[in-house]
Amino acid sequence: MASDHSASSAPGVPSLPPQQLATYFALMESVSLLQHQVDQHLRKEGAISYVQFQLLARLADAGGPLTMTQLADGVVYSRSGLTYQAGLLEKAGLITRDTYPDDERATLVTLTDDGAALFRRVLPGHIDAVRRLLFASLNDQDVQQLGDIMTRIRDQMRAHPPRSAAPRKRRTGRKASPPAAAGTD
Amino acid sequence: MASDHSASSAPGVPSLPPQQLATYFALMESVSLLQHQVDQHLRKEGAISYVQFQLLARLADAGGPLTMTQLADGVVYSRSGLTYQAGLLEKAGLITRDTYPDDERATLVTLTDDGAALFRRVLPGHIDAVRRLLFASLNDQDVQQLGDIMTRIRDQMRAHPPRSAAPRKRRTGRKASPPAAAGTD
DNA sequence: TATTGTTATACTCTATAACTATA
DNA sequence: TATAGTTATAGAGTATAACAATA
Repeated sequence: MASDHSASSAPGVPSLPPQQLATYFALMESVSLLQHQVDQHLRKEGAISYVQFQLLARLADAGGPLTMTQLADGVVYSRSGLTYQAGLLEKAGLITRDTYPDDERATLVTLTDDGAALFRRVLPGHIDAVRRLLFASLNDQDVQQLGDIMTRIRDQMRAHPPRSAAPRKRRTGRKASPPAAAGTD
Repeated sequence: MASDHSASSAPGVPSLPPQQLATYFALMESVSLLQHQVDQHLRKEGAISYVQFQLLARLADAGGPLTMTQLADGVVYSRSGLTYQAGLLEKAGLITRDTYPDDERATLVTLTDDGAALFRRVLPGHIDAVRRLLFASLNDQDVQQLGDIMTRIRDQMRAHPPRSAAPRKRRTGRKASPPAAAGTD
């Protein structure tokens, strides 16, 4: 991307300072590569996509059933998309779906033993890939700084839905708590 | 994702230190959101996808024609995928494809005036979104640090093709030079 | 023989809109 | 009426393998 290096070569044509531009590119390319490789690994090792892995991970992390809406948050951008993925996971025997007694509109998604087993099986390789690709060249301070910065960016984005955000999703009320904070509690 | 917070809760189950895990999540979620919103903007404003925008941007930045292979680098992960996207762009009149005289196996892709115009048209909004979403909460030092870190990560990944990397792409010989370095030269 | 690119094909994924059912 | 979720459907994107042509 680019041709927008000159701080203001043309009138009215906004640009980014070179430093920001380079940062933007490095960020997008890195994550694109990481996503792609991690996805490849998961498909090969577990016959699941990255999205599906994220859903299993959410369930594993929650330590219990979640409603569809809770499950969707941040992973999928449309309701039907989640229904589709959940359908695949259910067909594969990795989750079950049942009506939530307390609110019969809701669907309670539960990780099956097979689902949990699959998650445990692919996790080491996943972790390993992330460690090799993402963290291999960083020291503790780098990780700290990167985490701090990306957390700020994420919060900025969550708080900054574009002019016309998605219809209506995300209702469960995320506390914007760092995912790593929770235990298997 | 998770249930892998405990540094070593189970034997043989690798994990990541909480700090790394949180950083990983923040990074992936942020970029996912950014990609999604930027893609939305481009489709609305210019009826092109983010991938297509990246291809136009590469051509605009190059300041002249590129071969398919040069164009692909880093943006697309399969040859046929690029042919597909190039077909769309050509059909839309944004690029042309011709045989490269010096090597008749190659296809030379040229940005048309319409393509250049479209790129210029959507660029401001794109830049604006990146500025708002990505950089709004960062000061110069943050940008510097983030750029430094992500550049290292990108280089790490480029140098670290997974066990079984893609067949054979990427031949043009990237010098791993920061994208922002080049001008419209 | 290796490389560049295209085609055919099959599949995955996403999103919109219409719909059902419960609150 | 608003919310939770599903379904139908249609389109966009991706990847593999087979292919043609040039180096």
